[in-house]
Amino acid sequence: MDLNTVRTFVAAADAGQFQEAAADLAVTQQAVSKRIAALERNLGVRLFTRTPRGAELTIDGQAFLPHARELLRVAERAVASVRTGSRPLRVDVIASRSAQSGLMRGFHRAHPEIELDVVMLFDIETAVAAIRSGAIDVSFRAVGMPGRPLPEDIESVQVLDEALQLLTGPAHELAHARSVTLTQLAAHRIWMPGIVSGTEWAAYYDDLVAEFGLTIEATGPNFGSDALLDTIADTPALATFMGEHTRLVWPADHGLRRIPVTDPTPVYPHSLLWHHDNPHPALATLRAHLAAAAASHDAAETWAPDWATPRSASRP
Amino acid sequence: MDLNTVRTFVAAADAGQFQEAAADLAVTQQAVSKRIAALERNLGVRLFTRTPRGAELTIDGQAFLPHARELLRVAERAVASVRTGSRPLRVDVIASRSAQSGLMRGFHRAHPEIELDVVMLFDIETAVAAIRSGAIDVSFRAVGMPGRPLPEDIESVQVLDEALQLLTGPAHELAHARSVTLTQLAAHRIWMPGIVSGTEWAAYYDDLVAEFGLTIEATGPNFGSDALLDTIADTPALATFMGEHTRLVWPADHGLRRIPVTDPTPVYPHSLLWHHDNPHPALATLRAHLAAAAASHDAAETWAPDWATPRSASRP
DNA sequence: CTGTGGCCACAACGAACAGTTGTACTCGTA
DNA sequence: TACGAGTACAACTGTTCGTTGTGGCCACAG
Repeated sequence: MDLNTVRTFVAAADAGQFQEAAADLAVTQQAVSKRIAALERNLGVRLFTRTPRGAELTIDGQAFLPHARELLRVAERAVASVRTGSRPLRVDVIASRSAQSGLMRGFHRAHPEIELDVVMLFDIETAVAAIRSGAIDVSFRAVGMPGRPLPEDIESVQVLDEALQLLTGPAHELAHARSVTLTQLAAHRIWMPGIVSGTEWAAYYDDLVAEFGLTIEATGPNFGSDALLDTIADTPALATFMGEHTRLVWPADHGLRRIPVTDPTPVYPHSLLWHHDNPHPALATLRAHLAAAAASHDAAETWAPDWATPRSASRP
Repeated sequence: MDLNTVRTFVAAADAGQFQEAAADLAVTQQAVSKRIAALERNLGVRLFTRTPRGAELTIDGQAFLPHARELLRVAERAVASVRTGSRPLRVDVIASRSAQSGLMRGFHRAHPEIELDVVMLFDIETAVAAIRSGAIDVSFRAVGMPGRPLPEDIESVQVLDEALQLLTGPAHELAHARSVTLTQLAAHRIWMPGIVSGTEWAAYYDDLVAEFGLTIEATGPNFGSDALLDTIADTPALATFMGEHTRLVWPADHGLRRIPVTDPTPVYPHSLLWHHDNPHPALATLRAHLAAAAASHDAAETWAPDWATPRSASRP
């Protein structure tokens, strides 16, 4: 099916005749007739009843018409999503189920008229480059990684401290613990495949490991979130970290358990990054929304890397 | 833009390489390469970065991908809307802003997973023929019109009595009346262009006119609801009838006034019609929903044609 | 350093498609 | 009965699309 054909159908339906639709589309009446005939052949139903003074929609045509209009609307938005200048706000998040996605969902609920496109870049370096080149408008990242100061033209504001939880299967030794301390975790295997050194998230976990003597295994390729959860659920000796706001999509939860970590609670710091010259009108709205939504976390007994927090982190 | 091209883009994005996408689509790798290149040329952006072991999405490609998927979903639904067998429930209503549309909106809110297609047929005769031929599943109509008994295979149930109101412009003599009686209205001009004799709605107003000695002018062609409202708003001597649940779409309401009609209140009877053999699974759901939503109108001092009401109508 | 495998792009060719012009048909109307 | 308005069919043509064949690039192994 061709969108030009759909456009022709809508034009003919609006005009009530092929001739006028042809004039609107700057083609001949015969071309419209052939396009409609081809569409009818493809769909297997008659869309118009031809009359001596025009063409009017059949019942099938009436039913098809709103879908055709919707198709053109969606196509319009699709093209707009890659149009330079006045395109939707383009947001980089770490993962589709991360807390950042939750923030964006909240923003979308508050401002449904603002068009958004969400992408997932590799790390903060890629994100900063994309922001500076204009490829994206904003990014949620942990900033302050040692040796990687933000360029002058990038602004940032911390928007969310997300507590990490331990995720275990039902047979794990800690499966029924109400909470666990970071020190206790030193005795357990933590598995986080897919960590790539040099990224800001790797730096976060490097600091966490160094500070509390944890064992984090990053072995094995990352087969995706599903495979990870599958293994965690089936392996009693393995556990992993997961943000408190991360949404698990898992059939009947598979017996997975989330266990709060305390004394201190490790928190992953999410900051919003943007170019100080970015003129996108939705950017100001997003910043205002996040500023209003933030400021609700108690900083008692939490841990984050030194480089990640403007305020001094509490230590055990 | 061609949907085949979009499908190719999605396949390539999912596969991560053109070769595998080509195999999935049963074309050659070169064809995929050309399609993607054409799409990129049309959009004016690069969608993939070609690497020696595949192709991965650019940021623009990542932003475009969900729109492409949505496009395919909508196209799928569009095709399904005219597919014989297991297509969306097809509903005939009198007008897009009528109370019937309100009922269907309520049904859609209660059952958002049920696909609906709304069409507007000419009169009950057309609707019954469409129901019997299977072209539509259900229709909202006033049944019982003299000389037009429902065929044996059509079932119906009354679902809504909609009170009629008088619609006037701000300069109309009755513009500030809190209500008006049917008897009073005999002295005023009621204008309802587009009434076609032989239809069930014409029969309704014929009976109303005959019973209360009203003057309803049906002169002039029907230029649509907007033109009607425009004229009503600007002409002090004209008024028209409008269902209490009819939604007016009018910039700042233009000073239009709705005045309740009493002693008695004329009500337009909406019945649901369907073929007793119709196997569509959504039909039973709709009937149950309407049965639950109905049964909330007080029959005190209302009027409807004899033929339209099973129970005897109250008379002045 | 070189051979090899995997993958993408370019070129040339043939088939299919889409659009144009010209013409015939139908129906309502003067 | 002729005419006007509108659509469908036929023949022709230019373009597009997909195929085969080929070359280039990069990673990896020997």
